[in-house]
Amino acid sequence: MPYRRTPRVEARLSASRERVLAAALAIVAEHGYAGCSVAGVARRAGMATGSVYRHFPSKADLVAEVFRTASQREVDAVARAASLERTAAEGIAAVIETFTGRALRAPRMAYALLAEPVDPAVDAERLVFRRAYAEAIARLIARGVATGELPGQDIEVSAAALVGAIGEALVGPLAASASAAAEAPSGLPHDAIPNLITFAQRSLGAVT
Amino acid sequence: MPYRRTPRVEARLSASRERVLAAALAIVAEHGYAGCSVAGVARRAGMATGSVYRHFPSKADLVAEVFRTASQREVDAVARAASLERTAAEGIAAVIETFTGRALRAPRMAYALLAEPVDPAVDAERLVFRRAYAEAIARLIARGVATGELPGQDIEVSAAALVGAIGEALVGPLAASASAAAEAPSGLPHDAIPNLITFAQRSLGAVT
DNA sequence: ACAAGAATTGAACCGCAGTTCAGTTCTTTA
DNA sequence: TAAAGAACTGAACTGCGGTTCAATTCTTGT
Repeated sequence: MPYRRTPRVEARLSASRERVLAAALAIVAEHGYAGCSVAGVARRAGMATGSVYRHFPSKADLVAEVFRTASQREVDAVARAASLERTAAEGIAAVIETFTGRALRAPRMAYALLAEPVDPAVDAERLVFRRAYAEAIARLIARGVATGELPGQDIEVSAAALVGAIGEALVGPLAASASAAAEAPSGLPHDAIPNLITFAQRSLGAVT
Repeated sequence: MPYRRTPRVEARLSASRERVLAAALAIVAEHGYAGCSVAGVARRAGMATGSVYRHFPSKADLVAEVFRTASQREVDAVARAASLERTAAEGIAAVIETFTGRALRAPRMAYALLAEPVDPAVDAERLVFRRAYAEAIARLIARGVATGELPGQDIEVSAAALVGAIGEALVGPLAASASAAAEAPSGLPHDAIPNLITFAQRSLGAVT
């Protein structure tokens, strides 16, 4: 019985899979889902179109995994920033600064994660993504309520609402700079971020 | 010179246009954009596929107008509800009740307006839609600040953030009930709406 | 009634990107 | 080195729905 899958091959296969994923991620980061075709991903990964299907059963699966990877990265960054702060008020400020800072530095990717049209299979991942944010914020709020810094409230509702509030403040500007080819990212008014922070702190009942 | 466009024909033409629009609106309300094909619209409007193109240069134009019509209706309902209330606190409560009430009564349409994937041409309309909401809420906040009921704040940021907050609280449940064929609309937890109202009022600095 | 021209029809067309697959190349074991 | 079988290739296939257009049916003014 010649040929049994050896560790060497296994390693090369999983390296190939990673290359596909990385290529797709890079393309989405640069051109969004709109610019992400299977042929393009394959070219960038240095392989034939058909080979992509050795690693992913369909484009939807590939894109969903791209989405998961990218969003996990974002959520981790935000959750980490929140956990470094002492009070809930400082925590929420750190969340907003981290979130908006990263989004403005990579507007095409942020638009892809937040709002770009995708097929329904991937849209489901978007809900997971938003939910993960909401959970990170919920932990923050729960801490604040426990220490008495924040008044009692429906933590799930507050967290979801804040996710929406933060996202919404960015979607307009991001959509604008995502359609415009390549431009200075910040179409955001000057004081928008500090004002958003104030809004968020007040919405949680933090006394500043 | 025989045949000059007579009022009679003109009337029939614009009636046809309306039939197309109404058919498309009905289909979107029932099955979302996903279920809205040109052939389907034509069938429902009682005409041939090609005739749709006598009234709209492309599907994107048709869908954009459907979107505009439907969203105008929603914005008007919310703005009207807000204007009937005396205080900003009551106004924002009315906005949330109206918005969520209508959305839960027509979840497929709400999902189509808020979150369903569409082609970029139509996505631009979505920004207009959200902006219109934000303007209605901004007026409400401005009134409250003017009367001293609300503290000074960045009205645009507060309004955009609230639009996001309200939308986000609904997107999860709506996405769930939009994919499930036809089910009882409310996947919303019991107290979510009053709690969202409390959140919104606190976020504006209303003393309740 | 008739000619001129518009509106309507619906089947055929088309473009596109995801997917497939027969042929080729590479890897492994004996 | 040879045979067995996997991995890889990329051109061809496919399905779908928006769009078109030659043929037909209506409408209008003389």
